[in-house]
Amino acid sequence: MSAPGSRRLEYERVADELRTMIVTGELRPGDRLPSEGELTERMAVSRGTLREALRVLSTQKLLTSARGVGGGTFVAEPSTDDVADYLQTSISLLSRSRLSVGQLLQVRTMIEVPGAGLAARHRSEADLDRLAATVVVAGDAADGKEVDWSTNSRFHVLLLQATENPLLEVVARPIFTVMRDRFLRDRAGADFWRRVADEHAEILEHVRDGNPAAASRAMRVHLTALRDTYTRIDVSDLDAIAGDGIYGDGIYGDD
Amino acid sequence: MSAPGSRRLEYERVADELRTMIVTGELRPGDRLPSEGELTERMAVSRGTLREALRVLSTQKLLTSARGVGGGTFVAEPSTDDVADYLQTSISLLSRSRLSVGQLLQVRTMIEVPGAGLAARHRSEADLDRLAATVVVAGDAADGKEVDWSTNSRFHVLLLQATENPLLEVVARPIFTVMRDRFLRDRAGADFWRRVADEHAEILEHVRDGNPAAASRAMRVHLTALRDTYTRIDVSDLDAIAGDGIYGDGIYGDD
DNA sequence: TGACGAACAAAAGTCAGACGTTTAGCGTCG
DNA sequence: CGACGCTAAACGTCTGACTTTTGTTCGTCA
Repeated sequence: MSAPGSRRLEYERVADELRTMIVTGELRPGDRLPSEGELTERMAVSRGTLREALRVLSTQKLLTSARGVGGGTFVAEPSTDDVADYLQTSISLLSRSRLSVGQLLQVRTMIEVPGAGLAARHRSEADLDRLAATVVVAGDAADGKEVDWSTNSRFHVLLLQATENPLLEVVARPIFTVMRDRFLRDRAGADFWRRVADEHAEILEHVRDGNPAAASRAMRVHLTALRDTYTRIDVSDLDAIAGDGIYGDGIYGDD
Repeated sequence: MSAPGSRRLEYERVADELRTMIVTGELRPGDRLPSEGELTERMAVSRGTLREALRVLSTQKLLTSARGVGGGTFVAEPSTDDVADYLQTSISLLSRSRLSVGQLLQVRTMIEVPGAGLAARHRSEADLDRLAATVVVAGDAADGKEVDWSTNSRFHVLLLQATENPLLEVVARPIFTVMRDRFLRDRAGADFWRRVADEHAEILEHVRDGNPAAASRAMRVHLTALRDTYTRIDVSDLDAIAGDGIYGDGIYGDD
């Protein structure tokens, strides 16, 4: 069961010890660790080695450090944004060799189609206002205003936030950021963004009406249309998870 | 627009520089970086600071180090397992305060229900053999053999692997590992595992038959049953994304 | 001639101590 | 009463040395 690198390094041992104390709850968010001077004694390592261990944990957003009198090393709990940022970097690298744009869109579809339905059920007035702002701006595309990915991205993020399930944004946002960076370089013209704006408007309408079935259906149509913009798609697979009728009317009955 | 910590630390600057070179492709996987001695000169920092920067990147699985003559620091590309492991730790911590078990199960449902359908379409003979092994073992539960979470877990992981979309395992595996660790402590008896085994057997049957609709439906039933085992579930929301009829017959037509 | 083994060299890992930088609190002085 | 500056604590950085690991080289011996 020992990994090939069973020869443990000191900074790894220290990092593992501290991490265990954090994930088991022995150390709780906000707790202040002993100073580096004290930790070097307890862990029986030099300060340089100890700092490498602390660096591992702060990279994982499990610790934060502050200088000065009130400073020290504190236990933190990673935010959803932290996790999303890490995922974005990782998925970007994975997409180089192990992930196709079709696979990325597949997961997006799995999340965002039912996600649009959840948004329709949970959206607050504030959610609707923020969503409307991105769609209004997009509607002015013909007037020469700036309508680009950032507006599109904001709409999808806001919609996921309206679901009140933070995990959905954590998973989906990195995916469509990567899709833009890697597969949408200068391939989209004004026509594309105009159509996107129209489809967003329709989704928003159903979300405002509190009609999950229609919202999901409109999101499915939207993502299916996106499919034509991206390359190298396994069409049949996308149909399999987002095909006509899956999210049909009457599913989201009153409750 | 500058973050509160705009006061850049040296090790962060160095880490950012190297990371940029990696994500932009200037440094490619397998490339060997200059030795620490050379890097200290180029980056104009001491060796300790440089090593902290390298530790950040190796924590993110962007670099690996090896001692000895043939050793050095090499550019790596994170594996799906690396990303899944990180996600597991992060989601575990997020689930303490920001995520309910209902929200976790919600995302699992979004991924695994259509995932079962994909598995039914993509599964190889080897996939079927491996899946059958976990179900056979589970079927012997009455004989006193060990049937526990690890068997259950293996079935779900293998099913996701059969979809041939690596992202699905990356996203879903951390979630149900966290669900076990945080919400399933000693709450499941032999009856529970026996029922799980039966439901797995049915899912596998449909996957073997290449019937995506039936496989998805069986997975939906399975996850809905799990719902009764876990606590604090928002029932209406789970119905909304996995309710009766959503993944009904006739959806996954021949293609 | 071939195989074994010891010495070597390169690179990461660890240690020790010192100095620099940031920050809150406190006290003094105008 | 307020502003300035001193001070102590803690993290951040630097220097230089020693330790451990590991592939290579080269010499000895069968």
